Amino acid sequence: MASTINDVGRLAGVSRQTVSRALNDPDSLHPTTLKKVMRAIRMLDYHPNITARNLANRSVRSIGLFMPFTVEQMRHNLFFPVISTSICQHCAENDFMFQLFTAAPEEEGFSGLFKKLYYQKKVGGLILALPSIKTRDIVELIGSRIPFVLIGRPAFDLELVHYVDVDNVQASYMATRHLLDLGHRSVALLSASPSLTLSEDLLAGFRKAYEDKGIPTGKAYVAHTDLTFGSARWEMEKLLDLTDPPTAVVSADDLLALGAVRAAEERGMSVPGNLSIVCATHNGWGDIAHPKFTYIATGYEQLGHLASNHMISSILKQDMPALRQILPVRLVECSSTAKCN
Amino acid sequence: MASTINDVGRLAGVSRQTVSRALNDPDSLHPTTLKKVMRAIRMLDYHPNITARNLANRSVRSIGLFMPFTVEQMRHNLFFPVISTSICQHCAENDFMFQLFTAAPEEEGFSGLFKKLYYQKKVGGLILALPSIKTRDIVELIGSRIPFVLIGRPAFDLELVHYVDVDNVQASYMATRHLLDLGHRSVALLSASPSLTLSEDLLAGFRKAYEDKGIPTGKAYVAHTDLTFGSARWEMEKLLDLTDPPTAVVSADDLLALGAVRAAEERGMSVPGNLSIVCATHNGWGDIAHPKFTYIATGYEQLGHLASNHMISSILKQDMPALRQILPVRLVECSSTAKCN
DNA sequence: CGAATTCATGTGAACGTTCACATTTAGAGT
DNA sequence: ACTCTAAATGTGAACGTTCACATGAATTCG
Repeated sequence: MASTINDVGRLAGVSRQTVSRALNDPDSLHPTTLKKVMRAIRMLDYHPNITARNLANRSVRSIGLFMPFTVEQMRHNLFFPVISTSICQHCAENDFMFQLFTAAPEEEGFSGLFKKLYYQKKVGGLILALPSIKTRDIVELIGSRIPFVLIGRPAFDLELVHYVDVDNVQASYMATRHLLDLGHRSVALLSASPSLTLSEDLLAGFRKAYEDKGIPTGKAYVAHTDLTFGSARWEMEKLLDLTDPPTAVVSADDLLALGAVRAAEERGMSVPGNLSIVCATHNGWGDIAHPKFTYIATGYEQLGHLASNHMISSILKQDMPALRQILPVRLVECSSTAKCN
Repeated sequence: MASTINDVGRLAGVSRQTVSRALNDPDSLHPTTLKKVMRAIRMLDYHPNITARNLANRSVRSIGLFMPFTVEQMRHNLFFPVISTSICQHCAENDFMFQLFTAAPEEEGFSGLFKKLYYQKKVGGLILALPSIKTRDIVELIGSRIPFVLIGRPAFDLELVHYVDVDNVQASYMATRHLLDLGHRSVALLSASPSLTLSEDLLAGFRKAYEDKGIPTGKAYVAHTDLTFGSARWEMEKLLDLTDPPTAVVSADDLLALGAVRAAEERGMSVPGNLSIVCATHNGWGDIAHPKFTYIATGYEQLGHLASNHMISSILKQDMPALRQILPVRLVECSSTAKCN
């Protein structure tokens, strides 16, 4: 059906290897021959069979992104489109395929699944965007010599783990600090599930800000959400119903911030009049907020870019320097924060 | 390095074909042999090389989703996570790979790119979620016998085109009708770019609702946006500044509706007090709206599911009935609509 | 009990490339 | 013109599977 390298060779009156060279190393061919071959390629509308090429090369020009979420969980996930699109574009530029996996983990953890994908040559390497990952999985992945990059700092600091992340500790610190500097003394942290590294980081920055200012943490609240609008709203409601409610909120992301605003508005409060809010991270949700959220700018697009760049490089060459990068963040002041009155 | 089917055979004391059978047709083997082979597979931690298998089978167990958007355009796209996750899960269930493509079209249209992906055996078929597609591209795709499914009805009705879409005409009709039934006589349609099929559909439903009610369309406004919050807000502002502004809005999706609400609120208007809003389609954005939007429920998840199901089936078997499906929609009444006063 | 039949396994070739090496052709240099 | 080297092209084998067929063992039946 489809034409092969042999058909092209026959038509051009050369051997199959010459056709192969025309594709992979044109300079090694006599210009006249090259022209003949190219003409034959066009005439037959020949396209090299990547499967055969991969087999002969023992190479897999493909990277996978693994994000274990259900459709329901993805429904409000604006992190995903940014990350996957940025990886996808980077792959396209390097003639790599980009595969997506959203499967839930098997009961024995992720590594079985990853090993399978890699050993079956379905992917040459993996980018893992996991809410959390077990040490055992990591150790096993490293042991299997599977190339992988984590998006999100792992909870432990193994020498050989490659990862990129935004500086969540610093983000939380800057957010909290900003509020404390405005005179707030009772700040609430709207965090994620306590088991996540993200939550640990946010908490660390939160505490450090209080510490650096020498303010007692007696009225520093920490609430945990499942990163949905509904849970943020609910947690915020509980906080506002306290006898001594917080006057400001640091929220893990801007979807949570929207939940917090809703809770405040329902109680007749206004932002930033009665409640100040800073988003410790920022994705698309905040763009529709009113008033505009003061937030910590975290270049999520960068994450995908760095991860795929590292992944592709380390698939092509063996020797890549370790990727263990925490991206800097910066405060962007908008109008959801005000001095504490 | 990695073990092959031959290694397994040698260890188990059988031929390579027997190992192959153990994997692909276990019943054809003597139970004792099967057990021996399985043990060897486990001992060697053998994983079949999918690349080699695909080559031998002349099969490509992989489908691609093509969505030509930039990172910036994806930033607020909640349609994408739902679609891609639902396709992805369906692929996983059928042991298919799922590849993502976000590249912009070449100047001569999409079909060159698609042909390349298909003839190179990178994908066995494509799901295309394009804002719009040229007839020439479609014709060329069909001519090339590339299996593909469109998500979104194409502007023309070629017999051989496979597609799924939600019933945008009906959605728009129901939304408009609902508002007219509530007594509104001046409804605005916040649509997309006029060149899109989506916009045509919305307009058709919008007009038909007026027609069916026998209401003159003198005060029926149509505004075009680029499907962003900002443009919806801006268009809505212009509408509200008219001497005879609309009392209700049908918005193409709920992100636009949020933009409309913002414009209204800025003018001291309230929803649904002074302005009623219905979303003709619904994705995640509306979930944070206050008041909750009355909307037309469109099962976007279904779209991905139907498309991938059809794609996978038609890659595996030749003879698939045509997929030309328009999914029904239904009105969900919430609190963004009120009687016209 | 021998031939016919079924069941179980093995063998060569093929899928479409590229690699390593062999061979041919062309381009000098004296 | 004649070797010597460099450039250009061709050939067999390999990548790891599966397919089509061949072979051999076990079962059935008259």
